[in-house]
Amino acid sequence: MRADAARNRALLLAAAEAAFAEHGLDVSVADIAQRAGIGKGTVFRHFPTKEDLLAEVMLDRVHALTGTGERLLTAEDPGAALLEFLTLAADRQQQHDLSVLRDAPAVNERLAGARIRMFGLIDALVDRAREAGAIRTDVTGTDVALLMCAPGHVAAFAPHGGPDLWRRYLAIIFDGLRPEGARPLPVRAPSLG
Amino acid sequence: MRADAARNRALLLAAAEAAFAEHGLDVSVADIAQRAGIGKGTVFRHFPTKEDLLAEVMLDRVHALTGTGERLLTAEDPGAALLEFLTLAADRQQQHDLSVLRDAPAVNERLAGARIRMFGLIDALVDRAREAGAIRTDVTGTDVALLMCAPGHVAAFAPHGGPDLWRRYLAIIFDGLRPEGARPLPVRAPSLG
Amino acid sequence: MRADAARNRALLLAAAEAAFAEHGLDVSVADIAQRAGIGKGTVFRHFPTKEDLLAEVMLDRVHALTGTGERLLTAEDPGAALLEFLTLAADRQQQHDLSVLRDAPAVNERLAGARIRMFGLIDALVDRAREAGAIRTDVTGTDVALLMCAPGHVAAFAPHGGPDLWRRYLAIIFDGLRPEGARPLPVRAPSLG
Amino acid sequence: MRADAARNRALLLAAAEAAFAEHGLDVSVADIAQRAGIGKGTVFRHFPTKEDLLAEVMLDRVHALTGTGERLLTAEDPGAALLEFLTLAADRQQQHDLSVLRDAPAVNERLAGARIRMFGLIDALVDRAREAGAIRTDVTGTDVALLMCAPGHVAAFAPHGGPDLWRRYLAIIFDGLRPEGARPLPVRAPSLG
DNA sequence: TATGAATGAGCATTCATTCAT
DNA sequence: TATGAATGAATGCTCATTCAT
Repeated sequence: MRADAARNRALLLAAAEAAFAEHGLDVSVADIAQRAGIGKGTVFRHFPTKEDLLAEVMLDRVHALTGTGERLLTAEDPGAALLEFLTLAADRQQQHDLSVLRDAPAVNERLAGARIRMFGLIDALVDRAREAGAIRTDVTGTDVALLMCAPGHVAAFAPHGGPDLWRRYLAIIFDGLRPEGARPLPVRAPSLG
Repeated sequence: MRADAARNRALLLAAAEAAFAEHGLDVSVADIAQRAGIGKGTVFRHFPTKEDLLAEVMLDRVHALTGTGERLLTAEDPGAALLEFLTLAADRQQQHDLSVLRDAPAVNERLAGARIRMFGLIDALVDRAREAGAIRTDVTGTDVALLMCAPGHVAAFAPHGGPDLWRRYLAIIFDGLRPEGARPLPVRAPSLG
Repeated sequence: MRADAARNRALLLAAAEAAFAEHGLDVSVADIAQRAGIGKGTVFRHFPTKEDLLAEVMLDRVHALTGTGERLLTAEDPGAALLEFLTLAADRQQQHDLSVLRDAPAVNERLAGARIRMFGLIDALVDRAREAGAIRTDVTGTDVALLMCAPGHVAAFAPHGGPDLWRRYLAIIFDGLRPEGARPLPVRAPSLG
Repeated sequence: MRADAARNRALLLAAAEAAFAEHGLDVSVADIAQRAGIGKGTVFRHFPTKEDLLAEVMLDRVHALTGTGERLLTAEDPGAALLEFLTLAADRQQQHDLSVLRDAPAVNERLAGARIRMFGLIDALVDRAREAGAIRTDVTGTDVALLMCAPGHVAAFAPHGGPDLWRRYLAIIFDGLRPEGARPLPVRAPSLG
């Protein structure tokens, strides 16, 4: 890839990430292009559809998170490792949520694969934490995968919240996973098929 | 208001609530009008903009929730009362989230007022629960108001989740509020000004 | 239909007919709308896609032609009747050709039906003419249906041709159908499946 | 011109001819370039606009046809020679029509020149045939030049027609030129100015 | 010189909103 | 008053053409 094309691609992805984060999926491609300082047509040269651009943005997030998270599999304290992973996740996700992942399989094979890999990682982290007695026994990896975005989402509701507010809600939610005094959860855990 | 106008208004609000719930904010006014069995122009006669229509739908939800919730202020068990309120909230909210409320002041004075009233109620319920030792001491009403939508939002992520899945995540989050073994929360609680 | 809507629809169809005739299928909907003196959105209110608009234009042509042509089925002189039909066809078609009809079935059920009816008419006219000895025996209705547009198309080639030039080429082509001195045609006649 | 440039030019023209024939004038330059196995920029190095590329393709066709046709000027049977020329023309033109020639003067001086030369040839062939009594007296070279594309065009209408169907319509049209029993043509013959 | 990256005008289509009936 | 016709700005996307590498 030519140097200038690579530069434009990077500018584009950065602009897209910021734009999706600020305005959600409804930002126009034209806006993203302008933010990136490139022409509209250039966006489509790099990504054939807007959806593909979004998928790439998500893919980058998911890859980075999974890569970092996999190192936590060998951490000494499984409970702390899980919390660390959720902290990383919420930090990255602070800007915009992962809800696109729900429809990942329909969007893009690579994104679907990245999702599977990340969910596998989460399952492993949760299993280790459960076996170590750090979290309640009736919580599954899928539960945690679903809860993962909640801190950022909750914090986004607060109009005057600082950029670290999500830490507060992650603490509450993670406390909800602790085993002491936990009563059995209602409703069966979902699968992520 | 003439009888038929009132009837149309009711049809319209019901249709809008259902439509927003099913398809999010992107439903077209034309779809809503068709669902309601009225003309598109009639929608704009009742509400000058689509946003105003949405505000009214939210207003109804908030009013109903607040009305029911206020009866819980005199319940015997303040902890159970708070849980009951959150259950009511998540149940109603199961269909579509309250994120519009974040921008309520900019949208509509009445909606802003309803929000203030609901947040006052939540503050009171939380205060009672805290004083009764049912929840951790460092949680505020604002925290709970922000967390209120999380169960529905988290459950909406699960592609194969049943309609009651939110109960599972409400249980986890509510357990995160219990006082036993809770460590102090990081980051200051936000204000909702 | 409201009076103003009907007026706009008529303006639109007239503008579309003229525009398609002058510039082929590549005229933009915006151009057609401007020609008609209506807004772009109005075009799509009347016809959901550009293709549907084109189909309607064609449908009008085909209906008018078939309606007029069916009266010729009872004319005294079958050869003259066929020539008269081809004259009508070329006259109408002078402006733009019927090639859309080739793909009619894929476009629109009504258009497909109109095509079938017109081809039935042509078959009947040709059969009568053949039985009367007015045209060569090895020419089919399908041949004539295909040849029908040729005079207009040929005349359109001449940059300085007058508006009646097609008559000259219709005369030549019709003379090619006469039985006297005709040698058997090569290649089997096609079907119009 | 360097050898590789000449090779690219040849590849490009062959690809363009095939592409225009298959998909009409709407093929994109990118498609043509890919077919030719060269870069898009190279196309524009050889031909400043897409129209110029098309003109060159046409020029080749016209040159080849004229070159072959000029040998027919000395054939023994002038009527058979004209038919042979029209057969050659339709065969070449089977793939895509010569309608671009109508606007040749505006497009390209060389193309305009080629057209003049070809029309001169046609005039000569027609004159010989007329003098030999092989065709009706009131048909001009211009008439034949205009009719030349009709067989291919008519055959292209038939969705299920074989690749030789044009022969059938050439036979009919050529029969329309025969002198026996011909009635005088209406409308003056056009000039091709 | 050849390449393909970049560009932006142009296209069909949607939709909130206005307005004539 | 209720309707739905009309409107045009905005959107995702294509493509001939230009230009940096």
